[in-house]
Amino acid sequence: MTSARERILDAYERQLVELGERGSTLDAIAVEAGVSKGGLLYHFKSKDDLASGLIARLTERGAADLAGFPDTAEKAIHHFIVAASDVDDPLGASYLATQVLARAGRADAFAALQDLEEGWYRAILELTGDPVVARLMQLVSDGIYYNAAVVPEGSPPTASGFTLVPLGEEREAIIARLLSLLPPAGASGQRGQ
Amino acid sequence: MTSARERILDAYERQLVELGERGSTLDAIAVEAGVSKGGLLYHFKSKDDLASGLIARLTERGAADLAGFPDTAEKAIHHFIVAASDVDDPLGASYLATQVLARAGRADAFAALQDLEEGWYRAILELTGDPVVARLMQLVSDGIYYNAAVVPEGSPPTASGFTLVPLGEEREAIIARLLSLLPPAGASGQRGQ
DNA sequence: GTCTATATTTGGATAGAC
DNA sequence: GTCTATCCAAATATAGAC
Repeated sequence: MTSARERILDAYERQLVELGERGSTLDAIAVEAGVSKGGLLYHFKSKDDLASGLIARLTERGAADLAGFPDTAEKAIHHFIVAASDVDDPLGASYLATQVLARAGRADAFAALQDLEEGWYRAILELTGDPVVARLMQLVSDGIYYNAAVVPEGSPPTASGFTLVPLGEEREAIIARLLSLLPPAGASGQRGQ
Repeated sequence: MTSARERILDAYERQLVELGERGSTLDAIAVEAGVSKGGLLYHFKSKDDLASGLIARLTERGAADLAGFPDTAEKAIHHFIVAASDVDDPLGASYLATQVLARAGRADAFAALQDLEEGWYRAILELTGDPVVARLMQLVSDGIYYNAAVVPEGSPPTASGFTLVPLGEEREAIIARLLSLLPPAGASGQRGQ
């Protein structure tokens, strides 16, 4: 069994995304983590402290992701877009949960997100040499994250088949189109602008 | 002075975006709207009812936007991206506030957003004839909205000059690049894929 | 390190005067 | 149509036993 501390953070993370900041009560978190409220408050003195722990973990995970970032534009874009649409990996989970905290008004959550975004932006910029492409990449990935964050678990498409989160083949088509924006050295496309 | 009902909705909208769902208390809303808590609860029987009113207003404003949607791909994309980055217009404000409600777990808020997204997606698809471009457009605009929603008021760029929301010239460059993805009939670009 | 109380605070909602 | 006063529930936090 993983440490109680980690289990508490995991439970909080999950509840932030699924229930929002409002729904993530100390009681519910404690139950899901398999400890009592008192036990929880031994590891984190207050709810504020709990949030700080979550944000710190995002920062660690983000640094690890950036440290292992791909070294070509093609691979980077692929990694970037795929990672954005994979809510299951730990970094994605931390990212989404921190988004919720940021929107609830926590300044340090916002700062952590901004730092991460900047790191990714700079990494893509360095690889592509094109600030507009880098910004587009950032916005598309934010768009995917946003959709993932808003869509409730297992949400069905609308009656007419529309779905918010792009999956499978559509995702690959999007990546291909983004790659087509790259300068000549790129694998598959012409250029625009 | 506008009607108390509208003032209450405006105040609630603003507080949702700036303080989050948690921070938007009936007390604070009443104060900002210039009524008492009792007065507020005369217009909306419960907080739930207040949220419903907000969502209904988004749906009205969204329908109006779609009704006046541009009739060419170029104009549509421009309108779409510019509108997404203008948080001051009433539709944008309603959209952002409803996002907060959706993330707090309100199913009807999510449904209203999804309907709107679908309407926009279909409008762009019809004008461009390209589902990948339409999806990219949707994601970029979501990305912009997301950034606008997370960024606190008057937030400064990082020390190194990075800023989350693309403004001014950068926004125009992004629009131009997106337009370059359009098929031959488009104004300025070649195509990819 | 984890538990069971219990205290404190806050926010949503009601009742009834004006 | 708006206000004040009050009630009630929920959530955070504390105290202290085990």
